[in-house]
Amino acid sequence: MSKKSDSFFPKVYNVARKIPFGRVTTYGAIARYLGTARSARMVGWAMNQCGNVRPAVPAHRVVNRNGLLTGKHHFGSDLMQQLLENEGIKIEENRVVDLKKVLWEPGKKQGKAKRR
DNA sequence: GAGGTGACGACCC
DNA sequence: TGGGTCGCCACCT
Repeated sequence: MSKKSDSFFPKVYNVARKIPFGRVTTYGAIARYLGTARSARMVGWAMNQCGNVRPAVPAHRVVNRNGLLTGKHHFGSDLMQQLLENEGIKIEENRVVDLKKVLWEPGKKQGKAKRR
């Protein structure tokens, strides 16, 4: 696979799948981690295709910069909110409560890593 | 084949 | 300090 087929789509899925339980991330965080902060839109698109990708991506753990469950409408009903609450994340007004507390950024990881 | 849309974000004025 | 505009790349029509 030395091809250049390294589209950032699979990268987004890879990062999204690394989101730990009870934590959430933002489109911008993933996009920035990939080096394409301006392509945050594509991250959302990747989530849209997440249902078409396996293993399934916990897109319900991905919210926008405001902590708003923008993708909730795409999940269908309040499924996204229910899933987040199921993980211990409080949701109010379709927003993640204490987003900064549950916010998880790729690259930081939980323990420690080589990081760069 | 081409154009428009899209689950956002950053930059500019 | 806030509001407005552009950019990004892939998928759909």
